[in-house]
Amino acid sequence: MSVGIRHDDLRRRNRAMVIAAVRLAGRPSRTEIAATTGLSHSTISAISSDLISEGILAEGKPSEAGALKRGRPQVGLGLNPEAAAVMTVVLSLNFLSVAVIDYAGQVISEEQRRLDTLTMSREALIGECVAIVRRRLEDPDIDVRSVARIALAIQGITDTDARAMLWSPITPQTDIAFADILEAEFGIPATMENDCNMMAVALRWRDPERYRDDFIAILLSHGIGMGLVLKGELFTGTHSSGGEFGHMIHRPNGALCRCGRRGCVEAYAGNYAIWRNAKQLGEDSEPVADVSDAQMRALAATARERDGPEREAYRKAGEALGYGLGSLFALIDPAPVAMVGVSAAAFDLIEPALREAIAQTAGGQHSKSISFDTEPNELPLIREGCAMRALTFVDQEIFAPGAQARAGGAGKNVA
Amino acid sequence: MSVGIRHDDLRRRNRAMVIAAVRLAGRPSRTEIAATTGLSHSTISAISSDLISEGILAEGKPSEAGALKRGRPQVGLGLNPEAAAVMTVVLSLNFLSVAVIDYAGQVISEEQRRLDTLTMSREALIGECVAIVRRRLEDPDIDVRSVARIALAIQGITDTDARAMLWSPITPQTDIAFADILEAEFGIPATMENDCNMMAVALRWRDPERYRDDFIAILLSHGIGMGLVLKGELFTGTHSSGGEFGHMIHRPNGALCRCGRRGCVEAYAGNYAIWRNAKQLGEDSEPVADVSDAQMRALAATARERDGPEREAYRKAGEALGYGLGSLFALIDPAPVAMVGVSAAAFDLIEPALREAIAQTAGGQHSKSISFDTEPNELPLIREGCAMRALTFVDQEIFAPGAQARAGGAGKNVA
DNA sequence: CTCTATTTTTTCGAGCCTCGAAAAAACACT
DNA sequence: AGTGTTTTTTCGAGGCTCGAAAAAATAGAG
Repeated sequence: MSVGIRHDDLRRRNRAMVIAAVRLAGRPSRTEIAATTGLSHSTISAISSDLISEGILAEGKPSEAGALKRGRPQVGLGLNPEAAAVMTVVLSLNFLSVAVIDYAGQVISEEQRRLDTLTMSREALIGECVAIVRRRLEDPDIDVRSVARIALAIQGITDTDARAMLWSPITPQTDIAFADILEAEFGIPATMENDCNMMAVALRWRDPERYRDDFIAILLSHGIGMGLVLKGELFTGTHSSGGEFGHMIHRPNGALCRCGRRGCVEAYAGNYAIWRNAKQLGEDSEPVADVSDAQMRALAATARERDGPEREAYRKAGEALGYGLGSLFALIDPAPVAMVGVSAAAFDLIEPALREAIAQTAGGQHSKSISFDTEPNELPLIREGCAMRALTFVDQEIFAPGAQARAGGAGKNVA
Repeated sequence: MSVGIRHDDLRRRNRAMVIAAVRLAGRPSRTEIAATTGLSHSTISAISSDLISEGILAEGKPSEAGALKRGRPQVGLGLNPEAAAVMTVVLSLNFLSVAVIDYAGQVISEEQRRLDTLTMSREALIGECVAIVRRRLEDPDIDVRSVARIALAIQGITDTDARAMLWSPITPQTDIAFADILEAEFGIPATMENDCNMMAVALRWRDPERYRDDFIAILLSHGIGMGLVLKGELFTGTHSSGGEFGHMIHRPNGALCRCGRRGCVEAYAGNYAIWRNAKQLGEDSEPVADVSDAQMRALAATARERDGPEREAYRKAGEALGYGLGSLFALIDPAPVAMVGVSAAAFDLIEPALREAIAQTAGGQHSKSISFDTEPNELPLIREGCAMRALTFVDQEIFAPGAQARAGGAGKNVA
């Protein structure tokens, strides 16, 4: 049973709405905010004067008023960069990357580090993460007290509550409650997010025109991941981060997948699968641990050059992705797709077979209208997504705090 | 951009919440309502006295107070049956069924009719629906003015706005805007719903313990349909009623499906597919138009009796459903499943292969814990779902009306 | 340079809504 | 009949949003 709205929730929600409007629009005037939120000018005036006096928003210089019109000029409201800061931690294969971001979204400090994630012990892995966070917090440019939130992202499966990594291809370790660990260590609230979900969040901020209410971000990397936004909300599983597109079944009893099962989409479209097929190692051969981006680019170059096993490998990848998307589209109806990751750079090799396969499916009824976009570089996207996720948390839970302890599932998963 | 909350929305939402609490609980006291909604006693008192004076709620007789306790006895609040009425229209293969239901959910008038939906013209089909609705409205027991909503359900695909049937297996006709037609004819707001979605809605009301926030209703009938509830909300596609589980791809280029494509789950698990396999007609043979329930029951009996093509047909159905569910579970995580329809009565023949298949998939990691329930009779379920859908519409949109014309997507799809 | 038209923002009182505390109501038990 | 207990209503206080009007800030006209 959902819960009633109490009188004190009103102001809280409208505060959150004003902050969200400012984050989305950049430097809107009060009048613009009133228009987008549907609230009256008086209300916006009251709320924004509160927010300004609390140091959350700041009025823009009158000089930047933009186009000069008749009448009293609008004064733009912006996020005060010093209101808070957040931290992003992205853990990917052999690579750890951290950034501190101010409240307005600008990076103010960062650090990156190569690791050997596949062979590290549990303690070493946790230790590296804690150490790199500590170093950034000790940066003299940073006011530790202003850091209000840490968002981690990792490839693999995380739990619904965004507390722990349950399983990840980048390490043999399982069930590490990174969020709890960092919270205990630094006393800063933290969440553990799935990398593809963060890609989706970032795409939504980068290009709200194209990626608005319904879209799909697919990571074409060593493994195949997906971030899905439906009806404006990030879609997550009921128990885990969900959306394991790569492990939908393409062919029952088919090629051996890294997950140990057979016939998953990933077993045809993951880097290791393309590699395996290109080298004609057979579908039962053990997936190799890692194929470098350079090797994949070389493979794609060969495939473009001549018709051979390389080209066939990409064709098979396209077929698997196409049937998988077809099945997905049967469930959710077609939506724009962003292909991200190193193999997205080879999408020209993948697309024909993909489109052919999708046209064979119920979801492909309007296959011509399904559009694909590519972005070879996933890391910046994941980082941006983490930043936005952490910042919107601050917007809503810290700067518009309310009756959290109440019953019901208040924490909607807004992308 | 989401929209702010205005002051007048407050009362409206809390009114809706109180009505919903009463519908859910049956005859709750004001104190119970205060507890479930989280609102104060004073607020509940004020709202319920409004609702009573408007004739929406009614106080129960003090006699039915139930267990006698010390202190002032609770007075139960119930829905006033005469506050309104709704109508359900269920259109299924060769069968049309209509019922009028009072505000408390009791059937007050009904009518059923055999038709030959597969051969009827568009005009005849629409005409029959309009005529049967008119007859029920002319029933002397019914006060026409009290009928506040009509909910239609049909097998097949409906549009997102619940206005039209886009495609249905029960008729060659397509794109009939039943909701608009009935609204124009009778001036009563109507919606066109997908049958499996209504099954899911009904299950939620029938057994809220089991079917709460996440579950799946699968119709095993001539075709395969699905109603899906995720995070407490009925899941619909972005453009259509969505959830075309039966047309996920089981085997690329596999058996011929009724939809004209190949390898869909339905092409292995629909009645016609089981029939085709049992009769060894070959996977490319044209799907028969209809197999009677009696024929299916006979088939199941034979399959139980001896190991032969009949048993193998059910095994193949189980395999297709299992891999399909496995792929679905990869996306949404495992959830309780209700198998509905005539082949649900043969679930004993289906289950072993289904479980074996699902165990091969990522979604089947905890396959032992995935539980299935069966309900051979889909019609009553669909009817109930329609009734609840129509009644909750009345609850929310008519008895707690508000600033509808505002921007943003107010109409959440609560199951 | 002053005045007017225009647009944005703030101010102010009115009207609701919810809440907590206290009172009233309605019964069981002694 | 009196006491204790639980439910329901009443009442004043405090907040919030809204509309209308006022104030502020500027461009353009004369």
